[in-house]
Amino acid sequence: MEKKDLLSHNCITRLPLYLNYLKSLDYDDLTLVSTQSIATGLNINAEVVKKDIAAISSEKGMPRKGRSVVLLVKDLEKFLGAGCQINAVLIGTGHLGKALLNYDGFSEYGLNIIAAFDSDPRCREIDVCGINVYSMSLLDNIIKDKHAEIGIITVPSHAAQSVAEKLVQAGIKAIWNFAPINLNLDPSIIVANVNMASSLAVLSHQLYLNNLK
Amino acid sequence: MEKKDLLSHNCITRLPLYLNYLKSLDYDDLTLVSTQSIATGLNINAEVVKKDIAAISSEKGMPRKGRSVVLLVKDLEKFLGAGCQINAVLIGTGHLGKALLNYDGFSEYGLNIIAAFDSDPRCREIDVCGINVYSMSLLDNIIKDKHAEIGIITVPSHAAQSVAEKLVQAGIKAIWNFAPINLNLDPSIIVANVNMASSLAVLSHQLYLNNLK
DNA sequence: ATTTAATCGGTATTAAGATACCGAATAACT
DNA sequence: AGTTATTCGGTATCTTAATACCGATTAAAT
Repeated sequence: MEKKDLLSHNCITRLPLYLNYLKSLDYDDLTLVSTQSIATGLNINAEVVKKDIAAISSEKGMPRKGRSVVLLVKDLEKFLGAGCQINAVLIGTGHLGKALLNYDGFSEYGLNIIAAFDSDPRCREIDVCGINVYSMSLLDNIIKDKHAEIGIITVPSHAAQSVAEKLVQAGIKAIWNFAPINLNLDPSIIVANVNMASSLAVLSHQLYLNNLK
Repeated sequence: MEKKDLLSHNCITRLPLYLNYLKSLDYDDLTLVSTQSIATGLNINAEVVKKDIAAISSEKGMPRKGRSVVLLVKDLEKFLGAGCQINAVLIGTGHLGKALLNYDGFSEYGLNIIAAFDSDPRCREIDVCGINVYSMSLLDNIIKDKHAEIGIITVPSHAAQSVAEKLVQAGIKAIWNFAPINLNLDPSIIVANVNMASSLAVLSHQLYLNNLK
């Protein structure tokens, strides 16, 4: 039975914002929150928030009161995978790769980077934040041994496709791709792209337009 | 005269992919490329590529031949702001901030990080990649002196709003926000958000759904 | 107890982007 | 020279997400 993406891509994108906002509140077991207040607090359209929260909330909101913050946080965390820990490996220990290894915020979402890899032997000396950097030849073994499910690609774009294929062969189920290319893989593999250049492009294009007028 | 975003957000997001792909080709002044071949090369829907390229291309494509790669690269670079250099400042020299300072790929898009700032005095010892890290008290002066137009926010989310406001007061026109919150600023300020957590959320949610069936 | 105000959940409308289609143009082939 | 194949550019359709609307519900106020 095909359990389709119940939630739209954009909706899932907003969920971390809600979670982050709720956690920033000073709340206890009894604190309630309305979708309206979330919307104003986050500066997002109220209707959107209402829809999103309704989609992921296990409890029904109480008119004139709202929802329990504690329960809502739990629901959000469940959808964002904070419940179960997922093991990940990272390929490419350049600046971006190192930044991600150092970043401690991912554990909040259940992401556990258990090993890093780099083709350059010089990079293997490092032990970033307690995470070992291994040779690419060990990729397959370590992924299978540690049951890693996510591969994080932070290699240059020309190497990304071949790295992705190696990851898939080793049994990786999902890829978080930071290289500015579209990976060509079996549709069953889940791919999420983060393209800094794309984001920057939007910015400078807008700036360019504004400077025109 | 309001020169509206002629190009859709999604379209602008794809432009860097095209540029990156074209540059990866081994081409000279005479090399031609068709939108079809770009589409297959990048694994993107051909119709989408056709529309995007038609929107930004200054020349008309020749049936059965395609377009000059050189000219297409020029057009793309123009839209992505590679032509004019824009000065930027970065606030928050944590791991992510450092990664961005070290990243050399931005100059390709005309982005020039001319200074970094951090509220923590310990961070100011560093001189990352030739970029000085200053005290926040110097923010206003340096932005005005160097005519910085873009502010890059890589501080924790609780500090992001106040930093953004300081940037706006100093005359910053656009903000590249890496903190996982929606900034509440004057609509005239251009804001582009990069939210790693959101991207990760999509991934782990999909993975979660797949593990169900 | 009644009224009031605010919230929820569902439905309807609108806007936008992705996709498909079709005629025109032209280089390559016979 | 005529035919064929391929690509372009414009139009039309379809799908999806954002937005607006409306009735139902219920806590708080009178």
